[in-house]
Amino acid sequence: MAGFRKVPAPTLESVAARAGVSRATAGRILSGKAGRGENSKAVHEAAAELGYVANYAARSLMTRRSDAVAFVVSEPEESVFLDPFFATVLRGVHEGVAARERQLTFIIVSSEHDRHRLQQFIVGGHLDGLMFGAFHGADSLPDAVRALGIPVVQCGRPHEADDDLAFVDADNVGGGRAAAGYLLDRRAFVVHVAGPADMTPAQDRRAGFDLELAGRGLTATQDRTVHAPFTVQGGREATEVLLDRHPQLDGVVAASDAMAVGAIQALTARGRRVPEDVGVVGFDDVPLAEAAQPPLTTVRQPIRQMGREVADLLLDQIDGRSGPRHVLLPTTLRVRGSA
Amino acid sequence: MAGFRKVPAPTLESVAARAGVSRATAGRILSGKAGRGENSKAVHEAAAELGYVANYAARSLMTRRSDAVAFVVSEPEESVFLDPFFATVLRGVHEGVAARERQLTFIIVSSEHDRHRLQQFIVGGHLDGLMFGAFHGADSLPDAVRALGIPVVQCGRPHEADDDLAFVDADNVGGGRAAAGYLLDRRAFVVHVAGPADMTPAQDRRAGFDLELAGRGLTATQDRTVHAPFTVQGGREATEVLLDRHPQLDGVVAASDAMAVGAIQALTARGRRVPEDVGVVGFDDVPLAEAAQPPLTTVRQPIRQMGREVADLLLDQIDGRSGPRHVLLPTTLRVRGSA
DNA sequence: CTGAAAGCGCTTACAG
DNA sequence: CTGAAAGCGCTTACAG
Repeated sequence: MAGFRKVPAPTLESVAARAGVSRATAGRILSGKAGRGENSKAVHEAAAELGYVANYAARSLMTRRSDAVAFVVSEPEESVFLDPFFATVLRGVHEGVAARERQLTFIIVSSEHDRHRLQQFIVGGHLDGLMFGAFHGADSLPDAVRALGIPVVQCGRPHEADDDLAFVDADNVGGGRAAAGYLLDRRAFVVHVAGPADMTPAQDRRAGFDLELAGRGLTATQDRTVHAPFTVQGGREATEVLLDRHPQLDGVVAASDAMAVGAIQALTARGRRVPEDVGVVGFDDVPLAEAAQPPLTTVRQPIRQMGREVADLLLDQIDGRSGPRHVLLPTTLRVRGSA
Repeated sequence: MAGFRKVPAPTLESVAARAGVSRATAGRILSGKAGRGENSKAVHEAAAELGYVANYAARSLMTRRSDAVAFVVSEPEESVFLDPFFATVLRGVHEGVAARERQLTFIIVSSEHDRHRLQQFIVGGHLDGLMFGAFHGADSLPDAVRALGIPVVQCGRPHEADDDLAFVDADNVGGGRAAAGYLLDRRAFVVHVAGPADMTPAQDRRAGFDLELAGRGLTATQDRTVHAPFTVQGGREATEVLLDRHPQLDGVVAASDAMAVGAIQALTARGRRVPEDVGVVGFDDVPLAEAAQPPLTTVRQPIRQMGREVADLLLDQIDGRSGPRHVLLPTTLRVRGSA
């Protein structure tokens, strides 16, 4: 093989020489800091002819900017890429970052070593800001990063209330209420298949469910809720528990679409028809919801837009624009066949 | 809000001062270019106490390295993140890149403007190498990038034979043969639901199918193949065409698992049972294959490992190690319930 | 092994 | 608006 060598890129020096001006002048004109000088045209032409692009390392050394931001996930590597929620968030994030001409880097932190490397990476000046997309438990990483003095936005409400930590989330409480309300208007005994108790979206959806029941005078309903992982299997097993506990149930609010599919499996296995005997409402409105049999009535959260907002919030901070620190996007009930 | 300011990072200068040596010496010791000097310990301690990390922009300016590589997809943005194939490739790529301490950047090129920006980005020195993950049609982008003098690896066989362009692929020809052979051993009339004619994996799988038929003395079998998109719908529609054309068919080699699911839908709709009346073999072995009803007999390609190999091949080029330029990973038949 | 010095390519006060 | 000059933080021949 021939071996490779980077083609030497043209420098500001060479552009200046070709245009017959100083390096400083060429630099100012190309960065738009010199309005309408005599030399403007000559410099632009020289740059175009040479295919000049500023060397980013040199620029970064002066400006202390990298023009790169990272999306960090601290889930175990396995799940991230195949999770349709993250996949869609990422789409929005990419869109928002690209629209403002920054570079998106992708980082997975799954070990102590990874955490350490990320810190090194930041101290080294690689990143202007970070977005975090983890939901499990309380994570100290966002705070640790903020202590380094760089902007951070969290995707999803953080565990501890912290007015300084910017975040974007869907209105999970409202969504939980809407789902519960829809079923309570139509069914006699409604239960909740909740997500993991240590994840804020699960907590908020459950809070919405509880709120709606309480609003209708239903109290002491804790035994109507069972927590489980956000998966088909989790939904199936939680529903089995609830069926044993409340054989009369005829409405299920599931905390995710996958869980709703599991709930339908469990119900069907016990001879209950959906939606004839039991109404089931999902949450998220991922592709699975439409593909399910029957198609899922579900609470839609605008996942892609959440990604965009995360990117925008971060970039606003980096650029020193003031704006909201917390964004809560509305959720909406989509009625299909399952309830 | 308080506004933010980057915490000034410690410099080599400050480490040197604290250790009582020159900047040059400190730099050499920290980069391992000075073996066992008197000062070694003092410098390491000073660096640890200060939390020193080399400023990457300054380093990059000298070394002409960015220590970052990019995975580039030129599909329209929509499909990439949700495609389980790319999701899994990306997992492997991330793993391989992280293992060698580089940074992975993710780039989507969906317009002329995006292409231009990518070129700028490269000329600006942001990237040490690129991986391409597009399959549709002949794409000039990898060549354009290589012309800039930086290493490139393609994920999947490129359209034009080009010994200089490194690539990683699964043995699609072998997989196509295996699928056809398996069915031909058991069935009387086997057809092929092929992928898009302009995509190399589809071409190679079909070539394997044709080869196997020819090897058994079956000629003039072009009318046993119909091309369609790599989707459930594509598989369904192609199968309908084949059923009209060859009502006697009793074996289907599908070019993807999604297509196999579509084939099963079409067959079932026409009253054929799978696998009793017709055997169906998929390709890829994505999660869908196991979840399908019946579970798919399919040709497995080691997708994640492909990602790893792509990363390794690229990093080997960047590091100047010589090695294979083309890697073909074996495919294996997984027998489940559909054939 | 060590230090003084040059230089990577850019941006930015400082004078004019 | 323009130019000469300093400086960002590092690496790396060059002498010793």
